Amino acid sequence: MRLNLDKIDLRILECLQAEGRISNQDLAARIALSPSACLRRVKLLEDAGVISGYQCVLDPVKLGLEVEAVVHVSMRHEVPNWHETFVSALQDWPEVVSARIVTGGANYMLVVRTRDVSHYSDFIVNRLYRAPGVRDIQSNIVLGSIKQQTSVLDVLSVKNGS
Amino acid sequence: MRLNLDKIDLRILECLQAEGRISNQDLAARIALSPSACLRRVKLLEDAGVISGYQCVLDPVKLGLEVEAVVHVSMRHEVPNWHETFVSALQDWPEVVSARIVTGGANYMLVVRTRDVSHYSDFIVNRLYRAPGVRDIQSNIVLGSIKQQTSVLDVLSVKNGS
DNA sequence: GCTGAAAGTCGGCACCT
DNA sequence: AGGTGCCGACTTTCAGC
Repeated sequence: MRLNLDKIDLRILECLQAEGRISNQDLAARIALSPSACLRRVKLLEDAGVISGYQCVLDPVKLGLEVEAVVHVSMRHEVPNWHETFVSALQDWPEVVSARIVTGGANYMLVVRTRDVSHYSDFIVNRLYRAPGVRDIQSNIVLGSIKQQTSVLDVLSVKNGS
Repeated sequence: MRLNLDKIDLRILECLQAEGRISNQDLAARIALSPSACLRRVKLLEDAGVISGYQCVLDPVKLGLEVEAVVHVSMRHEVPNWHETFVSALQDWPEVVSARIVTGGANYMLVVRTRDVSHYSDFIVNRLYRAPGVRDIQSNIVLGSIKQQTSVLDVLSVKNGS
């Protein structure tokens, strides 16, 4: 179910990416449309699932979560149900912000958030390494952020005639 | 500037993470507070930078961005200004969703989003590998997503007496 | 598919507890 | 700190174009 998005839709999405709580009236004014027409388009985008939700963006450091790390995990494939077991373990660990299955040497790539280094160490040593089926871990602490694209829309305009 | 967040603040943040466009009235009702007291707390959280903004969540696949990849990049450190040059190159590539400086073998970890595999290949071969100072690339395509934590708050409740 | 008007609802503020 | 009440602004629906 991929919809045909015109330029007005893309401008709506751009605005809502930058200002998720903008009023429908302001949004309509910014894209030069009447409030009701604008609202109808937004609802269509929501119903189509293009917009899957809205959320506030939180500052992890201000919340006391100062350590971010990227962890690649390799599994011992002789352990039965290694995948299912690990997936369900991940759900119980709030430190794991995101988990992906990846190609290459490792099976999984995790992004982990902790309060400090000792919290991170505790997570790696006492929980991740002790999880059933885990063979090896490659742990990379994030020293700094260079780029964090707020919108995923920019790439659409490259070599794209829509 | 780290503020003391009480349980009411955390419940406000939880609600706004899940429903970024909830009305202040509904939010106040959900956390059992009057609308004005609730709004005052939200404004304080915004002013303190705990809430850094609001945005809609888009579905990359519905937008035609089907390929996600994790790329580790190592640099040739003998090239002058290798860091500054690479950082500014990254800003011009919309395919790069996020870029981090990491410890370990590689210098950078990138998350890349492209329309399809040929678009990804074009990015890696024609742009990333040709960037000045790039020595080696470890490219891992994402096969699936196991976990994507919408809220960063869960980890606060672990071993945390606030 | 967009516009415009009408009715219900909300956000923001002053003021009080 | 939290609650109440008010007014201007907003959202949302339903006509008509």
